[in-house]
Amino acid sequence: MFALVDCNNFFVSCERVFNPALWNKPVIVLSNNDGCAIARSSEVKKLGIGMGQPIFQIKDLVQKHNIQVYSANFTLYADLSHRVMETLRQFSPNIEVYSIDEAFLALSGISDLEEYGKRIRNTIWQWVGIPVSVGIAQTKTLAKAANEVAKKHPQYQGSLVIDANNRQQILSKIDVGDVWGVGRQYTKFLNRQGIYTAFDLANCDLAWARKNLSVSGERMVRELNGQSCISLNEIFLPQKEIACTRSFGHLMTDLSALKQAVATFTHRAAEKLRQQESVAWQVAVFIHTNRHRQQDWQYANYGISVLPIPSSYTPLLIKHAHAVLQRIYKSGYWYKKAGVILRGINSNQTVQLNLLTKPETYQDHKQIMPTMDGVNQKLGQDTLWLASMGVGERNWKMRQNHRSNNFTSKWEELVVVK
DNA sequence: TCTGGGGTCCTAGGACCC
DNA sequence: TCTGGGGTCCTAGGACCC
Repeated sequence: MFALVDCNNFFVSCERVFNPALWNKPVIVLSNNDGCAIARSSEVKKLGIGMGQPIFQIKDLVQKHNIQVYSANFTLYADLSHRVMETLRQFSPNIEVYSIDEAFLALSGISDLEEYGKRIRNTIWQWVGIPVSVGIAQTKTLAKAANEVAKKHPQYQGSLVIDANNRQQILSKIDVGDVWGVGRQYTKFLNRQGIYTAFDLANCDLAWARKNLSVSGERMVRELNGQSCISLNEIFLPQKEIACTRSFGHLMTDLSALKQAVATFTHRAAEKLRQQESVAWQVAVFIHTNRHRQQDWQYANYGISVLPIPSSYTPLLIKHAHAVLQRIYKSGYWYKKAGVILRGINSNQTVQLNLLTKPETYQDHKQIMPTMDGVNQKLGQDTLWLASMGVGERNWKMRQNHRSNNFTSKWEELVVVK
């Protein structure tokens, strides 16, 4: 048996934990650069504001309904996510943290699953202050489906178990597009074939699903019928790709400013790389202009640089990133966004050395970076940084005009009770 | 004025090997 | 008329997820 626990409007709920005045009020959390709505309270959803909707398009609604708007505060959200996950471990030793706001739990030997789901929900609410929905079923896909229904229909009070008795009835209520693994394109295709609900999909021919929706399609059909094909992934798997990409607060045209941004993104990505004890072979860089500004000349490009030996040494990675940038940069354009992606990631325990590179060089790298990471971890992000990231005003920095306090990570920003 | 960021998996096709 | 058979690795593009 699997349970899927999913936090409701997670980012909004996080803001509410430290600002209870926001309960029952319409609240929106914005994407980086204060661009789009990426989390909406139920009050906001009712107003018809969509996921990812640009905020400038809904200015009037925001004013009219006095919607509270926040910049994304990922430090806070990550911290609360951790609290939720730790609490969930009380309910099963086998847990897969699926995303910042979701986890799968393997359940066995529970006699009353209905009651167990409610208990999970109540405990998270009481201990962390975040409302969650719980779906329980024989497979992950069904647990997802149960969660979906539990969240949408108040009569289930946030928790639902799918079993052989109610499977058909529940699946018939779910749009096929809401099934885990069915996205925009597949929905269009399936609708054309006369398949509209999760139950329709469950009744598809396996070979047909395999042919038209690839192996993931066949798995979906099997899972919807109660045959578990996707197992619980409990162990930590290092990422195969690490990216840091940002839109700029202001359009930029200068190569030197872009170089600072790219150095900064490389630095962030390299920190993550070292954190998972990996090294990377390739540094990819892209830049592009603002596609929404049709009156501007448009340009976009990307390039890759391959390292002689895989590394996690920031200065070396920056050197390669800059070389790529130099190659793809064209003057005279207004750039809106840039990004750095590290690829070809391997464990730092099994580095393939290069015949032509002295091993000592590599040793140096091994010592400097952990020292820097250690200092930054202890004394705050960017206590130590590289000069190539820029020392003066960083005018490319993203906008973040409505951020809440770092209630859980900065002494100066703790909640004031009185 | 203004439109996010970060991932994974699968498949087809090309290059190459013997 | 008629040109083999069996593999691997890599990449790009498309689908999906949150």
